[in-house]
Amino acid sequence: MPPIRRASSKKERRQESEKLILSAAEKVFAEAGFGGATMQLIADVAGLPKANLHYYFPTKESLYRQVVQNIFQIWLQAADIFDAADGPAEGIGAYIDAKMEISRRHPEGSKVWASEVMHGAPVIQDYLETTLMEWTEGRAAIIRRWTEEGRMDPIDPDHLLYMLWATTQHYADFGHQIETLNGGAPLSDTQWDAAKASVKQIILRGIGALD
Amino acid sequence: MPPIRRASSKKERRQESEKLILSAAEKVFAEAGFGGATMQLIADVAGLPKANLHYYFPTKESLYRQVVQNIFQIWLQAADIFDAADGPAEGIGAYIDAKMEISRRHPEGSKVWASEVMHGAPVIQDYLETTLMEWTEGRAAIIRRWTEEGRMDPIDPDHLLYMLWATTQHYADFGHQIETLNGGAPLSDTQWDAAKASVKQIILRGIGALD
DNA sequence: TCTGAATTTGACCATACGGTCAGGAAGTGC
DNA sequence: GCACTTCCTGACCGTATGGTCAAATTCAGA
Repeated sequence: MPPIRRASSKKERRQESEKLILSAAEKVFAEAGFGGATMQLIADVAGLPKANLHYYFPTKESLYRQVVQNIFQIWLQAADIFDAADGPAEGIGAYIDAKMEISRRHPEGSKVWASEVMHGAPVIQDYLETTLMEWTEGRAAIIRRWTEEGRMDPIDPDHLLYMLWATTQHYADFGHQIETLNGGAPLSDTQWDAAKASVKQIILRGIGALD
Repeated sequence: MPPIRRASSKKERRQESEKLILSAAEKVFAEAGFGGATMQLIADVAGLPKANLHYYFPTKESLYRQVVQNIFQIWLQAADIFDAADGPAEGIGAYIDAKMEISRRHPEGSKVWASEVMHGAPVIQDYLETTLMEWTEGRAAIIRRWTEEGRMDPIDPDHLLYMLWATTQHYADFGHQIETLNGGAPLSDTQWDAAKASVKQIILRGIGALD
């Protein structure tokens, strides 16, 4: 009988290794893009020999695919807030807060996603066509209902969603530009709050959900 | 004495060759990123031998730098409309129209710029710190003046500018995603007009410039 | 303790990349 | 026609990359 508490089981160590590699890969893919990233650099960041990466992830592409899928999952979770809301001010406001927080905490992931889509989504095209499309249609229906109920102005739901994505992800994808324009310093807590407030104010007022 | 009209002078042909290479490079860099792009592929797209590229542009980086600089110039030109305007509704509205049109006509350029900034702006960091910073401060001053004159709500000018950039460039950078969500078809003329109208409506109403 | 599976890793390989170069072609000015 | 510069390009080079592999190590289960 094995001890009830071991330092770490074999399965746990496998998960830890995969997590370590995925974390390093996310960082390197975000900084260099898929083409610019090298397995050697990912291995160095993870502190493992390169051959070990290929034991857990047979190819560079399979590793990359896993990174992108993880990001997509985090993204989808932010939708729960949207759905549970009572009206546009609450739902869209909370969605903006959630997505801004993701941009702040997972900027690398957002960059990898952006890079993938910009290059024509060679790896996750199927996700765009299935999961993302269904998600978008579901949210568009909610927005349309809010409009019909007179709780916000008539706005094309698709373009509103694009605007929400664009604005919130901009703080991750173009974080370096924002940081440079901020005098070289990352946004402070106060500045992040101001960013969230500005985005929410403009959009919520812009769709007539604050009256 | 040379003929007054030749088919093409040597200097003209040099400019044409450079333009041809830059155009091909913009496309390939946008599709594959800096790391993923190869001089061979750029040469194939341009229909020239690879060695010829190195005659006009000594290194891959010098070619890339020129591509990014060209995009930046197009960007800056859109600012003229902003400056000449009488008030926020006219100025910001025209700026949105101009930037949306750039996203539509030069999506590759926008993608290259986005990719460059996302990867930490290794090549055009000096532009961010000088030209872009001055541009931003100048435009922020205008916005601040409009606010003081009571022609729009008090909004942090920086975050408003980020929102303008994010929203308009999203239609270029994430054009593939939008196209996929649009059923696989590029936005029609009508849909582009709707996009412009939606963006302008939300932002201009959101900053209180439509009352 | 023994056995077999899972894991780790240094050494290695074929390929593809950015860049070079010499030599030829084409055009220009006199 | 001649000399000179600019332009063009096939062949080549050193390097770095993604990926392989066989030998070594670790570990779980009996």
